[in-house]
Amino acid sequence: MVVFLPMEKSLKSLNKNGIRATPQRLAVYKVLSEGKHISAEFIYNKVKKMFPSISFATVYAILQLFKDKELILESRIDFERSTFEMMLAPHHHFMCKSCGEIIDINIPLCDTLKNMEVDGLKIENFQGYFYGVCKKCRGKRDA
Amino acid sequence: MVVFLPMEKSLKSLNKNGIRATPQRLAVYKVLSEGKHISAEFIYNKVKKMFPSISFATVYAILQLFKDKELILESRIDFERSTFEMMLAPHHHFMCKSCGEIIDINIPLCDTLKNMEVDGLKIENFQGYFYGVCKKCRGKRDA
DNA sequence: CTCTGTGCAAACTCTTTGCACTACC
DNA sequence: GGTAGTGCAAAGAGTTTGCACAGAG
Repeated sequence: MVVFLPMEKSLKSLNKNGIRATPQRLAVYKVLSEGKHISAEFIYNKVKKMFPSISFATVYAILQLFKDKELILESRIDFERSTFEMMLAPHHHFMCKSCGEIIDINIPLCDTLKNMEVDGLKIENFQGYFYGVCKKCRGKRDA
Repeated sequence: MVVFLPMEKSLKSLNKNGIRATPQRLAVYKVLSEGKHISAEFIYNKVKKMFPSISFATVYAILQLFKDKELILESRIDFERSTFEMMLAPHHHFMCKSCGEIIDINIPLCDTLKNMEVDGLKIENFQGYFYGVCKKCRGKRDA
């Protein structure tokens, strides 16, 4: 089945993490691995094209599973909805106040913040949320 | 009216920001100024004791107003709900994965992050969300 | 055959909106 | 009198849950 060939990597990755690879899980994994700051709704719509029967319940169940296995990271820089992305190199997020776009931001300074101990609190995880106006929107405003 | 005397400071603060001081607004302001990481529900319950007729709609309207006037800061370290607090010295938040408590955390390093420019993105605001297990819960776990 | 995963619908939480009533300038 | 603020109920979005069916080991 040609359509499943590109998923071989996904398959291995799921198996490695003790996750039974179902078609839906592979599809969700694929969508996640092809983008960043992915919302549940985006996943749902993408996967629906391959599996019209998929439901939000399943999408959320799979996201929960992936989170538990620490395969993905959930962020909430946009207060309205969560976004998900593969656990990769540590980085942080910038959201444009004007258009809402979320952009990766790399601040080496921030990398020192993980695994720190402050006031007796062991930091296990750190998410930096930066807000401002993106280049595109600044251009529009100036024009 | 004795009950309003302690609010004089609140009153001045609201007026200074061009906000008409209504009893409800003063009450919300007071609740906010007496705590940190306050949820809308907490405010609603507190204010209800003084003004049983207050509604969530009003609480949210007032919070929106205060946000617009940059009197308060909204955070979402707990994905489930927003918390609000007075705009004071810059600081960041730590949430205990175990009990959910939100604690202020002071990381001087973070202060340099505001008003930075990274990749052409002007940072106007920065919120650092730190996750881990608080002292109390670590104690329980070790016991 | 059993257990896990999926899909549907309904429920739930937090937040917002529409509209009428009230109160201040 | 007109505008701004409040309160109620209903709506709305995102997410979760309960339960029955399907499908894999």
